[in-house]
Amino acid sequence: MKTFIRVMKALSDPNRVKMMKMLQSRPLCVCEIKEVLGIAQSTASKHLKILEDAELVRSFKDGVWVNYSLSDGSGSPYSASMIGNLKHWLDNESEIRELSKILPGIDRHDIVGK
Amino acid sequence: MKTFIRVMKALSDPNRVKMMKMLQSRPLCVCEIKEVLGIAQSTASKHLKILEDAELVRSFKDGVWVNYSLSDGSGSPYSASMIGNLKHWLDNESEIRELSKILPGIDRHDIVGK
DNA sequence: TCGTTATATTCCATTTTAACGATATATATA
DNA sequence: TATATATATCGTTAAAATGGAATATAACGA
Repeated sequence: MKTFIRVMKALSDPNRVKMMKMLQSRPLCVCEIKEVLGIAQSTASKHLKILEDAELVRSFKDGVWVNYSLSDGSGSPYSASMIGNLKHWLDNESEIRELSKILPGIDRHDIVGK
Repeated sequence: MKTFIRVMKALSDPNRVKMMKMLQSRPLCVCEIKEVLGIAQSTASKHLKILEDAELVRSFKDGVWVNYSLSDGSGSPYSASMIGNLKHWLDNESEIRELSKILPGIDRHDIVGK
């Protein structure tokens, strides 16, 4: 039950759902994500931790950067199912389309530090 | 997006998830639900409203009673999908098994009013 | 019509969540 | 070693969610 609730809670926030949709395009670092969503770095980091705890996302370090990507779903049937569903859900939402428009122009090397 | 978030939020609370599982057995009135879960009537009523707003549940009046049952899923693809998944999810959880044990012995006519 | 019962709504207290700035940690580079 | 950068964590604040008691509403029955 706790595992299920954790997944539902993780997907109960618009910013976190947007992160999931962004990660469908490609792995992203925290700074790219906070840039696209226009939120503070600490906020982005915390959201990603919540997604990771729910096994919806995984991370691996690459030097200074931490790359986040969608989990393969092996963590739990709930996360697996939601990751799969989200692949086709919400694509027609304006908020999501907006992300797809911005994301290609984002490069971690071009982000002006705080 | 709002529709999706509403469904996720609705399923982010253990008592609401338990309600969904209980309603898989049969339609129930508020008093039966509050009795099984051991919560206040106002609390049960409020939770059911949240599930109904998310189109996970529907209700119809029968005299003094209001019967709640699972929605047919026509409300949104998100609610439909979650209703379907929950049919087989969580059945092995002790908290859910407990409900299945109590539920058959519950009858709205036998509930001692507050 | 009056009383009883089931449910919804309101009010209040408590807890949880989300956001940001500031700080700590870790890694690359000069 | 010293500096700069990316990320995580901490502290704080405001908003939202949760729970129960009390009250309002609606329908049945005497």
